[in-house]
Amino acid sequence: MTRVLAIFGPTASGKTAVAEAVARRIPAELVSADAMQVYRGLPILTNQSEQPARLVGFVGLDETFSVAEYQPLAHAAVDEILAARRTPIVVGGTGLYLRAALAGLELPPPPVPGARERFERLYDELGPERAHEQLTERDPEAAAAVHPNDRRRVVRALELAEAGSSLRPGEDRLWSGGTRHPTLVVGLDVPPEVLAERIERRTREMFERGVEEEARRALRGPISATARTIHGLQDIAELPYEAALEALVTRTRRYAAYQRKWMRRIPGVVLVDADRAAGEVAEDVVARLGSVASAR
RNA sequence: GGCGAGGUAGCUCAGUUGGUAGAGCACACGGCUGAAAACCGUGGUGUCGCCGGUUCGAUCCCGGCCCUCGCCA
Repeated sequence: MTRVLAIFGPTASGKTAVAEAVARRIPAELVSADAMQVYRGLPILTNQSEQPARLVGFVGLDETFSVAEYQPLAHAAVDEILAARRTPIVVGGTGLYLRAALAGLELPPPPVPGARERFERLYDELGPERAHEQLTERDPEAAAAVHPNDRRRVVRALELAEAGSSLRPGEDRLWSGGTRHPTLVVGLDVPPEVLAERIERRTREMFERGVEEEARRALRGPISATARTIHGLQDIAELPYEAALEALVTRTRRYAAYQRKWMRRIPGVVLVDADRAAGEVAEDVVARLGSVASAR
């Protein structure tokens, strides 16, 4: 029997609304799979809902965060909700986090203190080509999978090689389709043009609701390397109103296109037409949950 | 109306002392296993404002016209 429901979709596809509508129809609880909603302090910019969801807004903006920290928290949340005889609804737009929550990635060990800085310096001194050659000597398989210009991955691979591990996982759980529990993965499908309209409208609303003030307040404090990448934060700091709005719309549209592609690649995803009211989509999803359940 | 600057990719602009053009951003496609709203790779998508002249050849030189911006009237 299906025990977990996952809802994925591009920004503005209505993930949250659908998940909340489903939760009104069956005993359920939401677990966020969103790399930016984990942060506290930017609820408008990161589209946080008023309704409760786990793993939202619990990390300070000055803290770094990653899938490796997210994964055990997500597993614990899902298992707790199951133990309470409810359906965990894993909702979010970060594909990597979704797979981490559902499947559990086999993640190599964290960098030992100081190693990252040391290899970053090495990379910068040697240059991409020679740094990559070093990696080829130490871990040919990892080197083959990483482009010399990809500083981040070359450095990470060097770290792991030194620690006796490898960037290449023993088992591919990102695309292989396994899940920890029987799961229905729904992908909310909305035509690109409709999405573009919704994104524009939603972004305008953000500004009306005061994102600028929110972002400025946040920027007064320290921002970690991971939180710094939240879309719009820099734009709002550097650009006047209209330009910032336009930049954020463009960024979000591009991101949504990327998510749409991700969605179609998720193992076992069932695409659902989401170009209609959230309640209708929720009915559809609940029906599919039931039919999947009875089919097993 | 006069003077000046300019019209080149979707946008901002570079360039060719005459051999039909290239950067950033945008866009498209692909990769990704402890930064994933991140990071990386590949791709130029074009009446070089319009009409004529010179030339083997004009986006470039010459003439005219149109448009935009600035200053002066």
